[in-house]
Amino acid sequence: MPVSTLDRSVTEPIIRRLNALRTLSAQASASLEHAVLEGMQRAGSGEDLISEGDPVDSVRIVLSGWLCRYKTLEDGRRQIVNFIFPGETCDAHAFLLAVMDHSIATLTPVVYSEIKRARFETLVASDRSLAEAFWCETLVNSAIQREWAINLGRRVALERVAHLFCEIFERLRPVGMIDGNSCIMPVTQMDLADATGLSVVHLNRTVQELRAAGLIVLRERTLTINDLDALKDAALFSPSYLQLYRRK
Amino acid sequence: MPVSTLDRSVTEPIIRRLNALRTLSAQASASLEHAVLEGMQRAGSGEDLISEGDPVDSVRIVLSGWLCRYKTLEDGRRQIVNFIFPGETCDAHAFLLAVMDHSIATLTPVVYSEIKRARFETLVASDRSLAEAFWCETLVNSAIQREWAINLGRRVALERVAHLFCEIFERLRPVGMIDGNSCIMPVTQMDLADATGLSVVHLNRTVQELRAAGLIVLRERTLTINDLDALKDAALFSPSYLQLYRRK
DNA sequence: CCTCAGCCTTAACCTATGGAAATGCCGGAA
DNA sequence: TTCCGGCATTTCCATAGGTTAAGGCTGAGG
Repeated sequence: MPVSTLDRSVTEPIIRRLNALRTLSAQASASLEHAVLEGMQRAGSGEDLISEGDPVDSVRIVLSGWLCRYKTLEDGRRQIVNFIFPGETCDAHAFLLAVMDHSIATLTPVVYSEIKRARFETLVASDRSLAEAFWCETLVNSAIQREWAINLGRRVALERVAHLFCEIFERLRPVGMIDGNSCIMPVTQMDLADATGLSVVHLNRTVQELRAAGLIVLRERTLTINDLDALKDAALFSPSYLQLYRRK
Repeated sequence: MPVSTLDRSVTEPIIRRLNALRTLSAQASASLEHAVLEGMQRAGSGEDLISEGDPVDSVRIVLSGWLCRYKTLEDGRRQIVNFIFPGETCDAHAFLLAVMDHSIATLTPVVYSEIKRARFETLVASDRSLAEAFWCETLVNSAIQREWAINLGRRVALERVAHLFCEIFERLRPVGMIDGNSCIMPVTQMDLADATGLSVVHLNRTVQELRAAGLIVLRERTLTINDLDALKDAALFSPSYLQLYRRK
């Protein structure tokens, strides 16, 4: 089956994402595309793709939709520890460890590709820049995780929520998912609360405050950032941890 | 220069640590030891080994002493995002990204080995289990980072501090740095506060509370855990994220 | 059309945690 | 010995954020 134009557009996010980390040869892109198209899957909103404690034996690459990594405490408290956007990889290399230390859930309907471990290892063994790009993905994820630590530990609610909005915006940009100064925000305030370590009530209060300050508009599942620079200032946001600009 | 008995004891933590992640052949251990002994360095307490924004071109392996990864906000707020213990690696693979997204500082005098990128890449290219062990190190670090997110976002002060103590204890165990139910705790309460996202005052209050509950003794830079199971319960601590037990 | 569930919003109240400042302890330097 | 700086501790007060509960909106299903 030849890779059609339609297929191209399906795999565009992952190609764009990895290319932002390492320049991929046409050859590498083609074999990646091929592997991705083989394993296409769909999931509805609110499903767990994989749960804490599960063994891992494949890699999932997100083509459309939003997901989150989360952990829970025995009594039900939940913390979203990261989001996963189109073009990102759910668990690259996670098979090197025994079992998942966290769960991954869909926040919207999702299209993804599941690539078995052996297939994935063959794929990355065939091209060094591809292998490095996937590793960079993993490393950038670590860096994001660290930024979340300071977000949760040291920023106050307003800064924290503003920071999350800035980060989402800047992570969606390179995969072409923003539209002017707007992007979709398909998650509930409960999800945002769990991502920022706040209660829903206080998350709501904080969103009101950002609205009142004229920094954002958030309605009908769309986030509009009126003044990105002002929001970044309010958030003490500095995007270098996202590694949007590649090392020469 | 032959590897003497003394050298053996110096490199023991890193060998033990990596062996806990992947079984290393005698050959692999030997070449690792060799590389480590070539690059021995010392640093005093309170020094930055590398700072946010610095380019990375080597790997540092800690042989003795404690370090931390931290990030700061413009106004000086600081968050320790992880500790680094003997046997752990400061920045394995960090050279794949452009620059450091965080800083690494010593909390005590430290002995470490600095291995240049090219040397490191040759080393890991020579043995698959060695390469995998270093990658696992990085992945376990990510997992710890995620646990810290839920710690900071969803645990209350008492649970948070108890959790940190449990984690430190369980991370020191595999490298042989605990003594019965005690381990050294060479950091200030300010450091513990910055690691748990609390103010120093409240960190102190919380430590008092743990003492009053008879769970711990903390004095003269030594932590004694009277009842580890009780402390784990109080912390909602479950060690699986540390990947202490290897996949078959 | 009505009902119901999910989500957002607001209000009232309360407490966990932060902030500032003073005290005390201890070990090292002079 | 004395002084000093770093650290732990305590007290007092302020407040950010949690909890509980209720009301309203909207869209899907019957």
